[in-house]
Amino acid sequence: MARLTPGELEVMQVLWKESPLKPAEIEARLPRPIGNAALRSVLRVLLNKGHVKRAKQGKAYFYRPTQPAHSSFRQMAQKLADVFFGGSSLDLIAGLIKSEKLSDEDIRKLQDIVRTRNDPAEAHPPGEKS
Amino acid sequence: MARLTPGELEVMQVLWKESPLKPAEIEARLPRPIGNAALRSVLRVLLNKGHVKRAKQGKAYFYRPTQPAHSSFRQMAQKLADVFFGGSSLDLIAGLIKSEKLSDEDIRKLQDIVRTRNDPAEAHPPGEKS
DNA sequence: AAAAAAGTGTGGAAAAATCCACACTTCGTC
DNA sequence: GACGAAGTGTGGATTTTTCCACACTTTTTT
Repeated sequence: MARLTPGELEVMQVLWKESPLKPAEIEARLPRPIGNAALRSVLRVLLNKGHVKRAKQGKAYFYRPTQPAHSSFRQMAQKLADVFFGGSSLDLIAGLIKSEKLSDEDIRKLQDIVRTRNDPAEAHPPGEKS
Repeated sequence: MARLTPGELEVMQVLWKESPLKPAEIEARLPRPIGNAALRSVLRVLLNKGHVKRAKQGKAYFYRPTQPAHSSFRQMAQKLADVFFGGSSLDLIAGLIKSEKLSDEDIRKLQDIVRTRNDPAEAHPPGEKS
């Protein structure tokens, strides 16, 4: 499944948040102005590339992603790891922790996430805020 | 400074690892075949966009990035956070920790990284393996 | 100094991405 | 059934990306 161009990604971002949607609805949710016809051209390409599918309901087609956001996320994260960290996901995560601005609260949350990484069922202490 | 296309990114990836390099050297380090003239066209664009600069030495131009890898990395990471996590770097990191395959050893390393996040001078216990 | 080797400059072809105009179709409603 | 509103299909125009051919320049070698 071919790579997403910037314009295609904008549309997928909308559909991953909410779908199915018809063209006019997608257009209304895009953060920048684009014509209805231009948007439908992007959708046509996304359809050809297999990134979305559509179903007619009434007189309009409703579009939805064929793959969940998660799947594209992993693919793009892998690309980032490839380019900047020789493909190592661990180094990517480490690089982010070191370079992104994180509050003390964020650090605490991260510690918790890492700690429970291999035991998702781990219960949080009762009475905790988050 | 304009966005990097996929082809441009391939070249930048080489230059971030090692620079300055002349076109033939870059070409030799690219993972896929590309003609010398094609590569130089990409370099021309990168030059116009301001992503690389060059200096003549002997009869060849040597190219180097104008910005360190780190700066592009942060930009691309931010984009990823925008698309999939509403712009939250913390959620991006959390998402990676949850979705990437990490060994127990990796988890230990991560714990260490997070723990020393706000105190990079923190000394590791002597005699430690890593 | 001539030839060969190594590089460069540049115009533009080919394909992909982005955008739009315009004709046609479908649905509701008077 | 005729009309208007909402939607679709589609053929490009335009720009960007990717790639290459070819002529020219610079350096090295004989």
